[in-house]
Amino acid sequence: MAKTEAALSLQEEIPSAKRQVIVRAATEVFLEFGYGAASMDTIAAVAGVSKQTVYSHFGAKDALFEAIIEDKCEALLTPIFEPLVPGQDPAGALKEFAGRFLASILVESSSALFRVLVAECGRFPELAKVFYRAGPATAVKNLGEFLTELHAKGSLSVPDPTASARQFFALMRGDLYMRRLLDLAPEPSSAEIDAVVDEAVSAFLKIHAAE
Amino acid sequence: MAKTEAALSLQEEIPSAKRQVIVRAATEVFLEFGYGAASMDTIAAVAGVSKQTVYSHFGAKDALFEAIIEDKCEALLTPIFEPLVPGQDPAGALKEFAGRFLASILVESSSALFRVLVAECGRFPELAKVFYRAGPATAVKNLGEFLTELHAKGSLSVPDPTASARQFFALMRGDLYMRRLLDLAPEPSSAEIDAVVDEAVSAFLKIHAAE
DNA sequence: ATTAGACTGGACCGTCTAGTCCAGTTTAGA
DNA sequence: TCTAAACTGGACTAGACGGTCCAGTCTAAT
Repeated sequence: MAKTEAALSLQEEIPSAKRQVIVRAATEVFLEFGYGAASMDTIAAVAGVSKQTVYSHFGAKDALFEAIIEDKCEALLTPIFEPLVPGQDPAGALKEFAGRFLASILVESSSALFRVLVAECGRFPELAKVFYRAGPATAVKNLGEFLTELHAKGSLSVPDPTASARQFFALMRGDLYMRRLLDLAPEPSSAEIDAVVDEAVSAFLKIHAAE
Repeated sequence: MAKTEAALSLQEEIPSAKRQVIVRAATEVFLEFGYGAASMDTIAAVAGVSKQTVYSHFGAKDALFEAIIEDKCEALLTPIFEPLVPGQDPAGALKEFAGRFLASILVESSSALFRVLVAECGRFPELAKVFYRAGPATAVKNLGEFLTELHAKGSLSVPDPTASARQFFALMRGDLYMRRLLDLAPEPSSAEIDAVVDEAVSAFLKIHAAE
């Protein structure tokens, strides 16, 4: 009885097992083939579910796509934004942050997500906005706040924290990032990531050294 | 007679009027809709040409796509690489170079090209390589040579010119670039470009100031 | 045992697309 | 004027895809 009530009241809130299976399969297929080349038959087959079940959970292809992209944005971008440990020295904290950020965005599932978003931003402009707000915009905001503190403490000179946060991210999106975007480079090792991080942080510190 | 011989010997080299019309139309359609959503009927219609003519010039859809993408890569990336005027001071030359570069890549046709390449790099890995070599790699090489000179002259400290060239381009691909990629921002005005250029060059000079 | 809702699996429809075919027309050189 | 090549326009094939439909099965609560 309690179960029934819960199921009724929460309605769509409880993701049925099937629904989760479909979401996982759709994510995999959409990220691999892109929106156009992914077929609903393939998704149903990969999910091991009948096509009708897919259509009764999500009404149409675009709805399913939007659902899984929004999911994926959240899942991929959340781990970056755990608050920076405040006790560290500026260089250490920046490296910590940069390392987490780069590892997250250079991973295949993340690159694939971004490729699909770039490909479909004409057809799904809302998704691009969702991604931008959840990703780059939030990252800039968080780092900006941290830079504000550093500036106040006098450990760095950061008169425009937002602009400098953007600059910091730009420094990290270098050649490796570009090659990942075009699928010309495999997922980097943590040593490769560390090298990029070190260079970016060292450059950033030179730009913003306290007088 | 001379004409005939030329036409025979050069064969495909002389782009017939029709061929150019088809290339232009295909470029427009592919860049607007992407590979999958662009139909050969649409391309023929936009070119004002029969479908058969399209197929007798380019045998298949993928061949046409490859042809126009390679064309576009060359056309868009060439103007950036006119040699830097050597007489200028470092800051002036860098700004000149950066301005040309940013204006080129932020223009709609260039962003559209990049979006399509990112979208299709799975299906056409060769195209991604062509683009990378013609674009980022060449740009880095050219700027790297210039930085080598500056380092030799002692006007800047650039011990690793290639890495620093990559860093310079990364500094320019900031928030504006990201928003252009996702089609969240319109083509920037030259004032907006100048602002980005100034910030990037000023940061670069701080990083590489001669001791 | 009954019943309701989720699910299956496969047939089915309409539409769209790449690519072919062909009969007739235009173009331009000999 | 003759001829060969380029071009037209539209019909056509064959297959894929989004989406619907439906007869029947499974599960679990009453």
